[in-house]
Amino acid sequence: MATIVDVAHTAKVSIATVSAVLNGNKFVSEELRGRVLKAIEDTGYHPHGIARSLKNGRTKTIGLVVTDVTNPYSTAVARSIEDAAHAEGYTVILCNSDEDFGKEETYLGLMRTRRVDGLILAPSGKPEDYRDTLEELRMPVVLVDRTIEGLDLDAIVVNNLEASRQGIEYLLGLGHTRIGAIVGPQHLSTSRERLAGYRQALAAAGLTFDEDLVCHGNFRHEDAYRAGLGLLRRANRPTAVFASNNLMALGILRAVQEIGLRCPEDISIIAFDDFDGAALFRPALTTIAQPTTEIGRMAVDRLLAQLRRQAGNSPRREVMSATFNIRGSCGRPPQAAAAARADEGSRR
Amino acid sequence: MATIVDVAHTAKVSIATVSAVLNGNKFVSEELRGRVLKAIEDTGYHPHGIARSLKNGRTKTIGLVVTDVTNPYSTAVARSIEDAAHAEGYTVILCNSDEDFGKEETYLGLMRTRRVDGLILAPSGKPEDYRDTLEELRMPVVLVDRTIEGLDLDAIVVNNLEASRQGIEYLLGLGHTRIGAIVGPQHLSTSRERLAGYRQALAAAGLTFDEDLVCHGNFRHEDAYRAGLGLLRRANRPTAVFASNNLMALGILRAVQEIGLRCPEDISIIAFDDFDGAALFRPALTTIAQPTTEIGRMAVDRLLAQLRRQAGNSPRREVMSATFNIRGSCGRPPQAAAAARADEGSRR
DNA sequence: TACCTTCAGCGAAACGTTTCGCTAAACGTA
DNA sequence: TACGTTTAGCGAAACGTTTCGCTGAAGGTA
Repeated sequence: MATIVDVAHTAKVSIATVSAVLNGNKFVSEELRGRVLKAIEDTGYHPHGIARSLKNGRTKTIGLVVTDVTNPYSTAVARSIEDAAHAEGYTVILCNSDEDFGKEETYLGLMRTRRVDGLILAPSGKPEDYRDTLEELRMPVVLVDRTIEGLDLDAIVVNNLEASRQGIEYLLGLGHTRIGAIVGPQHLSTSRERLAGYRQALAAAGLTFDEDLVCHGNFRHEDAYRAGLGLLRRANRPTAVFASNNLMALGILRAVQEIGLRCPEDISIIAFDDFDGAALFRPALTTIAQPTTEIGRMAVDRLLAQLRRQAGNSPRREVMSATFNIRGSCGRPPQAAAAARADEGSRR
Repeated sequence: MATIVDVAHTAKVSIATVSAVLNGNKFVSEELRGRVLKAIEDTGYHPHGIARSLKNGRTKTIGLVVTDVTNPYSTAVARSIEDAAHAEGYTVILCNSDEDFGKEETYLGLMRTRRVDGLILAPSGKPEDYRDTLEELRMPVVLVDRTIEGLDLDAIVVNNLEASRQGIEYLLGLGHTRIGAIVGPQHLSTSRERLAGYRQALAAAGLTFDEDLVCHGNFRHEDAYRAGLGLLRRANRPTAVFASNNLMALGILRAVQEIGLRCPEDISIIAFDDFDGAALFRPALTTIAQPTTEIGRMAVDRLLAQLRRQAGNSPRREVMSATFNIRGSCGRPPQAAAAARADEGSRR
């Protein structure tokens, strides 16, 4: 491989001059610039990013640790991050923690070794896991999707509590009083907030919170499927279910179909996180959609702000708004629907 | 940041000795090893991967260029590649070409600058685009999903022709004779092969190929949706549609729902590429599934083989087998179904 | 003419590693 | 004792850049 030395040699100039031409940060006469450009062409020289990084002390790389690239929410955010980063000249290294803090830690170590300039992280551990882990990395960090209690870091999240409260209120408005919830691990801010929204909505409606209606899972398809089976096979099953993320929604849906319930006639379903096929289910799934593109863009923005050590740079929590997509998967609860029909019949 | 020099200094040994301890490739006495380990602890030293890469001439990084991380097929493969690569000590840099060759080229250049050790690529350009592009990179390359005609490179693909032929044969067996196809850009091997499978199946059944039944799209949701609308609003519309990938399947499905056709009663649908929700559609989508995990693993295997310059290393095309998932989205064509019902009625 | 200023271009150090080849101590053998 | 052999540990070069500070020519001014 041709190096800058070869270029300098064939152009009969110094290495410093070639560097000046390459970086365009110093005045070089037209004549020499021409010779250098030609020499670059002739030698087939391509800059050595590694050597450059070593000298400059920055890699123009950002590390992205998500919990699962297979989850459409994660990919959508990752996609947006990659685009935004690339537009600013940064490359992205992508890793999956699989909701496993051990794995996450390994990857964080890797990021340090690779000397990424900054990190965008969807943390999967408990707050105490991060006591000094992140401090010790000594690099700009932006959290995404989830915050870590007690750590003052930039974080891009969504208004989980309000959004899920709104969803539950919608179900309550339809007449549901027994609403099941499939929620994620409670050490994650996201899971806690979504459950809190559920509780607030119930409380506001004067309903008592029934622990039995809440199933705890791991944000995965399989867990929610099993939880759903358990929940829906009960004698006194709920008339609606709130799924705390997209994968869990799929699990619940599978349980519904397997048991042979009709949606929304027998059971209403509402899910946090939208995804590409959600509108195409029969009935189309009612969802709470996160603004994934904006989340990704904002995460990169905040990270770059840290990298540039800009003013007004104290860590802050950026709360984006989720959108509520009412589609077809929620209806009135069976008794209420029957009553309404009877009512309508009597009026005729 | 502490460097190896600081470690050497506090351990009162030479830099070379610290390096020897770190890499474990030379004998170091227990005493010195102990002192070095302690010094590493005390100084909080973490190896500098960039400096290491510069010296070693390899980055332990592989570049992955896919067409769209948002496509579940791509993510599944990417996921598998990342896992396999990580298990071998490699890190993955992920980029999206968006089916845009210009963008792809930019990313390939970036990969060269970053000095990735090897490349896994889902090419989006025409064969002639790659005449010397890939040669010039002078690094191990493995193609994935698509091959490039005329270039002798490792490639991991699926038996597209046979798989789609099998799908079409299935539809023919159900009695369909007017089968629509939504296919991708014909400069891609994948698209061509899938269309060829369609044609072969028709030919074998003695049906003439009708160009009007084939819509050309861009492997994207939107294109297929519009194409689907056009196809299904015709007076003499097909009784079945073959979608050439998962995103196109979603597009077609949307068109079907919008027009208000029932599936499978009015229209049968079969799609290349499986995805997480496919079984949960109502009716569940019949699909041709690619072994994404194996594809990813194999891609990394072949790349590592090239990196190790192993024997038996001539480039080869690895053809994996797709699986046919018969679910509920295909039925008999409307007339045939009516005839069958009549037939059954007369026999009673 | 003599001196000062400007500035294009260059030489060399530095970034943090790995590794080659050397030194000198320790040991075995005659 | 004298010599050769082994080997733990070290010094220094090298990887390919960027950049600081220097040189010397050119131009301006008195």
